[in-house]
Amino acid sequence: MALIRENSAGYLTNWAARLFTRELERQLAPTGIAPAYMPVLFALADGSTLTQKALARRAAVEQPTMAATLNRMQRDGMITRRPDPADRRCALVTLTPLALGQIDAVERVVSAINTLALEQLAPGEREQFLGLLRRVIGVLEAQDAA
Amino acid sequence: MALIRENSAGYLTNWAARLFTRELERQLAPTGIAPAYMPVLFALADGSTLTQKALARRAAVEQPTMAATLNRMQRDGMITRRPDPADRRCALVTLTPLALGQIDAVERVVSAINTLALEQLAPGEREQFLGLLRRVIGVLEAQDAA
DNA sequence: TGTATTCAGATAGCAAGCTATGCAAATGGC
DNA sequence: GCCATTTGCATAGCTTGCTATCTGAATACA
Repeated sequence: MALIRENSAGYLTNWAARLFTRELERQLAPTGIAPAYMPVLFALADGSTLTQKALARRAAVEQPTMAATLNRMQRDGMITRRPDPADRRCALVTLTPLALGQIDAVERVVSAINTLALEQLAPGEREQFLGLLRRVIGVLEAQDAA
Repeated sequence: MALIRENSAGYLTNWAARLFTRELERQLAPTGIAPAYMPVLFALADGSTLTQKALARRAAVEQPTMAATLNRMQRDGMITRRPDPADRRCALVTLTPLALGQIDAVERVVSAINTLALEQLAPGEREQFLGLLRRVIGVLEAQDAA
């Protein structure tokens, strides 16, 4: 149990992620942006247009997950979908002015939370933490692909 | 975007947690134990009995989340609930022999995944990673409580 | 050209987290 | 002893992840 809670990389990572998400939801509330909207928001922040498939790949979620996220974003007035004239299977997704107007606020929130989370670490430790996370992710991604 | 994906502690932590969970689900499949069952399993592994409230506290989830988890565990034959004679509000939760019989296998899976995830880190880095995670968690828990 | 395959998206259904709310049992103050 | 508060649990309803499966459009090949 102490083994699990305190010494398990998986347990600690999962708990940290839940705490990050809670704080993110709290701070994003006034913007109308949900955590799952963020990858879409940043992918289309330059006013560009992508298909659902491309957005799913960038967000590293499965296609039905992205479809549901886009449905909620459309409901909330954050995106528009229009049919691709060149390929009638595709829907082209674009941010609305409402969503574009929240980008700065969202970036400030993300930055504030990351700063808060790392505030007890020395500057070198912050880079170290991110580096270790990237290496752990690398191993798990390789396993996931296999 | 590169800022978000590569340099955001929140993004990286969340992505790592999702990868951990995917691998855990995959490896736990033959045991019939879902990831959310694990805190309950370990809390009651010694054959003891706890209330739903106590289990929720240990797992650090809200009461309705634990209620739903216990419902699924009951459906899967992993726990029994019996009324507390001393306090008719409480249900006393105990693991079934079926669940008790999976504990060793679950511990092996947890251990294997943690070992895999950290296999590219030097022994000192592994301790460092867990320590940094604990410190980040500490800050976020304090913020969450506030 | 026509059929087989691949590809994009939709939909159904489940897991596991959350908040809000209701109810019945226990407790505490008067 | 009675009423108000607290406490434990259930339930409704939401988000966000997943897999499995269907459909219709595009493509490839024979």
